[in-house]
Amino acid sequence: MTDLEPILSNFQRKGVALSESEVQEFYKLFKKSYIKKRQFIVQPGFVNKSRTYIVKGTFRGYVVNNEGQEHTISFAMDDWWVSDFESYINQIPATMFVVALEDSLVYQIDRADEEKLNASHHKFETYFRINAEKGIAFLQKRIISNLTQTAEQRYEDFLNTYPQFMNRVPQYALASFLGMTTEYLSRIRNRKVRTKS
Amino acid sequence: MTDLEPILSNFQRKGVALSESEVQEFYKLFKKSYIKKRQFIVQPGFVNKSRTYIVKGTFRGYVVNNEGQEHTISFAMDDWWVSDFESYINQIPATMFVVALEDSLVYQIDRADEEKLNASHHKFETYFRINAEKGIAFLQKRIISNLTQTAEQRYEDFLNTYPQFMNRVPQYALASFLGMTTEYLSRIRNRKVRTKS
DNA sequence: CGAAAATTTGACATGACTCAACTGGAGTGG
DNA sequence: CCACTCCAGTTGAGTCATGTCAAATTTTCG
Repeated sequence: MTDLEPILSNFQRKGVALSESEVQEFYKLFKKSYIKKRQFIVQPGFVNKSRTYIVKGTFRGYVVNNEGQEHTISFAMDDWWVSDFESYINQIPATMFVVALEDSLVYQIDRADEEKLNASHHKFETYFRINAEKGIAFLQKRIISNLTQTAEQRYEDFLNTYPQFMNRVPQYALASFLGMTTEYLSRIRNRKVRTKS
Repeated sequence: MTDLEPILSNFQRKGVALSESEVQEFYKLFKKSYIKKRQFIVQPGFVNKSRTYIVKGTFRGYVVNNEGQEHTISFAMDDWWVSDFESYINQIPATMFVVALEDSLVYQIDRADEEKLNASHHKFETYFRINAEKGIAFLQKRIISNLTQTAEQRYEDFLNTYPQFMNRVPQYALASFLGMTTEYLSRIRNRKVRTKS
């Protein structure tokens, strides 16, 4: 039961308070699961069947292009949802990898079960609507940042906005998340250190 | 009544068929409006009060950074929704401009009315949930494209994916949408022409 | 038709990338 | 628990994609 606390309070923070019977419903459909570090929960070519809520842990979503370069599309940790959303929502083969960066505890629900839940319980649909809308606002911000800022500014921004990530994600992953090479990020960081002292 | 056809069929395509009484509800809350070319429907500093469905027309959303450079965040035309979603969803001041690129016909609903509709009519909430989810899949794709492709590839992609936009949006707006300067886009286009002949 | 805006072109500058070599630390196996 | 590997991170040198600035040209629209 304790494990559920975080996700229920996540519902509440989005203005959706579940009744006792709804919590029961939740239990039936969401499955608890432990994911080991380096384990993949999504791989290209396979449909991303379930939506994943992270109780505790860190994940990285990325694509690999024809030249073999990796590009980080998303990071996610405690209290976030993670998926290849294009694959999950449309139930088409994924283009992303999603991998655990540390041992993690998650809850997962299948798309089909989620649809059932949405249809039968208005509150769940409200939650997922709000969740998706917040997601859009979030992605819109990221696109603006990518279009308007230099590599260095994007790094600074990330530093200020997500300090909690800095020690939990490898630098090469962060570099490709910010749209630059590992080498270049390394230079930016050193430039800063030298300037400061 | 005829004007509503497009939006109702948009609902249907997302798997949401409205009953007669729901259509009535729709009428009460969505307001029809004509927007003149160059007219703004969203401006920085003001809350983006309403969600806008485009029956016929073209819009451009963009931000202006400190150096005065414009960056196009979104294009939208017939049968799309357009807003500064961060502002609309969270009801905070906008950072974007949204302007009509041609005389347009739209339907608009206020955030408060939309919330009422969602609470009272499950079907509307389903529609907006699906809509938001599709939006996320769409934005995720755009982020991947921005991170993994060169300026030229992004242009080619746009050309193939949205040929209908090519003659309806100015080139400087397209350039900034694709994350490059007008001059560079111009060179790409010319390179192509010369290579072909 | 004329002014203003959009697009093109040229010359030059630079942010960011590539490639290759080096360093250091974490993980692994004997 | 040491030795070895391997991978992440750093650094240097050279290059390239894309940006800047300014002027010329074309298009749009009052």
